[in-house]
Amino acid sequence: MKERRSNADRSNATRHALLDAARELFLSEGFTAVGTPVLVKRVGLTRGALYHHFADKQALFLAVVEEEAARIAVEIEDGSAGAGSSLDALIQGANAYFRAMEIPGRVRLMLLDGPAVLGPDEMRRIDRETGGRELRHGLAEVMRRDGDDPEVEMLADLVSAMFDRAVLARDVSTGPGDYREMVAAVLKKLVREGK
Amino acid sequence: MKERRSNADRSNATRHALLDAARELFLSEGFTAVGTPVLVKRVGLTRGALYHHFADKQALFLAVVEEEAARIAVEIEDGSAGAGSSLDALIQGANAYFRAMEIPGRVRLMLLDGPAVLGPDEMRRIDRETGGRELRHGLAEVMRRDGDDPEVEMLADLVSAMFDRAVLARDVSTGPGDYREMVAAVLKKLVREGK
DNA sequence: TTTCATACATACAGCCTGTATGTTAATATG
DNA sequence: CATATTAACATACAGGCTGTATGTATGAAA
Repeated sequence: MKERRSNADRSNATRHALLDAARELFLSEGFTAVGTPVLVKRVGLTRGALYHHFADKQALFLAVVEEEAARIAVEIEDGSAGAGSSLDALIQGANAYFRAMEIPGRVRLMLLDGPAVLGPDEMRRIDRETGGRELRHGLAEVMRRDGDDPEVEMLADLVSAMFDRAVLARDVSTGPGDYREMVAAVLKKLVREGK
Repeated sequence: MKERRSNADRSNATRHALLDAARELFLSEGFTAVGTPVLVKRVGLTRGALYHHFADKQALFLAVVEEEAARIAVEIEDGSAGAGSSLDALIQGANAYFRAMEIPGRVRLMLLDGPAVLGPDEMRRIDRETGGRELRHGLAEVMRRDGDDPEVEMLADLVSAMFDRAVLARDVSTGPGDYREMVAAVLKKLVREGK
């Protein structure tokens, strides 16, 4: 019997199928290592379908990274929700971020391939709209400053860089001990006073 | 008339010619964008020569990155030499690093392509042997701690992450104002007390 | 019902990487 | 000094991948 589906349904279905397969492969093998032939074969489609839905391989990758960033942001939000003080919310959010980045392949996807393939300004844009927002607001609250204060924004950026480096260091585990305590200590020192 | 050179001389000459061309191209176009055919054509050789001297494209890239890291380390050393206090040396070293990263293409080479292509552990190794050493020692001196203290090492790593993010932010200039002052302020806060 | 657009498949052209093989000149050996 | 061997490169080959152009069938629209 033949399936009879609307065009919109078909599009959405294959789009998501492609995205799911792409996510899985990019996570497990990295951007350059996964070729479009194997990608589409996994879904049972052809490269024609892929290039009909996405401009090129990079556009597909961008969609995957954006989706992953959104997931991570949700995990941070969930992890920091219901904290006592605003400083606690910050620390718990940081820990949630560390946990989120334990998902295999996420470090490479978000911190290595992403910046190299999409460029730092695109990654910054994505971060600002997802996980970075949490950090910025949390920091602003602790410091009793406005969230749009450029100084707060810069500080949030620098702090997020430390988070990422800590995550990276643990991922390869070739450095010294536990970065999380050190990050927490640094964080406390930084927000101790308003300026 | 025929040139008559020793094998060792020939090897060294072509090796450096390849490295120079690779450096120039990787700096101006990035790792993936430069193909080996155009690379060798620029030197007047063939791909055979390249693959005789380097295992693969990645090995050539590694050599370029290591060389560049060494250059940057020298520039930092020169920039921080002859500083008054040890804190001044730290600040001047940071400024020297910022200046060093103004060379076009260096940001992409060292902070984007490098980590993505060589991996974070390899980049960490290179950094430890070059620029990172300066920072670690400078930090240890300011804090009156031992340079091999793992806590100092971790802190140096985190601080270097902030430097890199600041450099990246300025490179794309899509963020808020001047990160250098913010980095300096953060640095002063961090080293204020021993622990 | 006919016309048009959408969703996909097929086929093609170009490029790149890594390897295998050939050639010439330098070096080692007897 | 003659010869054997190795090093330095060039040439040629075998995949593999990306992006585009073209073809086809099905849903939507007129």
